[in-house]
Amino acid sequence: MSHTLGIRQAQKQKTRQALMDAALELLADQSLSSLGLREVTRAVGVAPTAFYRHFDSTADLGVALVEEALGSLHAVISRLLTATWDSDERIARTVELIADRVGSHPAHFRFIARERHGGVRAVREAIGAQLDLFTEEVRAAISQDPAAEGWSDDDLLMLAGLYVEHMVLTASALLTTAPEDVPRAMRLAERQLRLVSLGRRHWLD
Amino acid sequence: MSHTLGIRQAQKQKTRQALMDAALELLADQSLSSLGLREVTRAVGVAPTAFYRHFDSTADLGVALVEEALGSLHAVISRLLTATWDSDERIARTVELIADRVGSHPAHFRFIARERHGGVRAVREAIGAQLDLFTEEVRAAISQDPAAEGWSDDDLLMLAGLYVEHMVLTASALLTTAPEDVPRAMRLAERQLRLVSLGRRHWLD
DNA sequence: TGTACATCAGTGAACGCGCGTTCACTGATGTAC
DNA sequence: TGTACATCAGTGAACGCGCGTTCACTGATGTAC
Repeated sequence: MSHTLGIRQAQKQKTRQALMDAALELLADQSLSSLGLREVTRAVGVAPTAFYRHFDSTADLGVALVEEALGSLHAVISRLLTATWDSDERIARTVELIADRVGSHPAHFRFIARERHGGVRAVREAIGAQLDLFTEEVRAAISQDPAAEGWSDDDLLMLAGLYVEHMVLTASALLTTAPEDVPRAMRLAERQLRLVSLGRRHWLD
Repeated sequence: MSHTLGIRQAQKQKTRQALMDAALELLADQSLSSLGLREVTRAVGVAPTAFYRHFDSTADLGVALVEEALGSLHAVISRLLTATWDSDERIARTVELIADRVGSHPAHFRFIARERHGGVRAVREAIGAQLDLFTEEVRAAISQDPAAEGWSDDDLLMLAGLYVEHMVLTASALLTTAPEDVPRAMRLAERQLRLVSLGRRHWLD
């Protein structure tokens, strides 16, 4: 069983999480570089000064949000990558997974899409580092595939980058898609992945 | 010869352009949603109130920047699309073109990458509309290609979307690439495009 | 179990500052005759 | 060409407001004995 925190630690965690949740909601219609510390504390219902017990700045809070948004995805994606499906099934499952996560955590994905090229360097770099990790994980996975025989490491990384970029792209497209158009957007993403798979199959021709 | 503006109009244009240039520079390390009107006028050396003679708000200025950044690209891209090169040459020229434009107008591309999913709705929508235009232009061009025989309109749009997304992606990747690594990044982009072209060639197999 | 002291998450007042917006203005440029 | 009036890009003072940060504080929780 897990270690139980003291009352004080538990309450602190709760406030910290409330600050992150409130910030994520406020970031629905603004960027991190314009998010105010007082806005966040007001939304939570604590004094402005309480903010400093948890974060140095809103940029610092942003870095924590990156971890929250992307940290848990590694396990999910690794499960996807090690399953033994044929190409079409893997594509369908991948797009489904993305649609599910975007549907259940839209604010997290909007945050990542918005801040990936946003105005706060520390956050941009944290997101870039996470995406690089995903790319490396995908590269390692596809290098195990028999279809990867004869591929250079560089080409594998190129393909992995294409896949990761396409995942990010699909997630952000789904965010701005009306619910009734989601199936259409998913099928579009699947066709794009199928085209890439075709290219992959003929790369060494 | 072109119509000559009066002295008053010419001076007004000059101030307007100075405001846009200053804003673009200030946006190097922040997002539009945190850009202040007074910051911009201070950088130009005019009174804060002068801003209102040109723009309703910084969001309004942002929309003008979108047009400045992307408007002139239509002609350039259309020239690229109508030239009759083989696949590899077209890919090389496309990547070269992107690298050239990013090199000569880095601030414009950074602005587009940053605000494409940024916190200001009007600007996001203006960028989205421009990218949709590019996608339609690419679709029209590739539908003329003999290789497009048998393709549905929907599949052509899918492929065009993939190309446009890849251009945006390449531009933003080049922005964060150290000068000495630019050739490597260009070659990476070329290989990705070549893989997509391979998939395209075998789409109807 | 009870007591005495230490810790520390959250408080609330205070600060100086830059913000966006209003308003009446000035003076160079434009226009009508 | 000269004159009298209209236009309007840019000015500068003023406003109320919310910001980030500091500081000494309070009182519940944690710890040592």
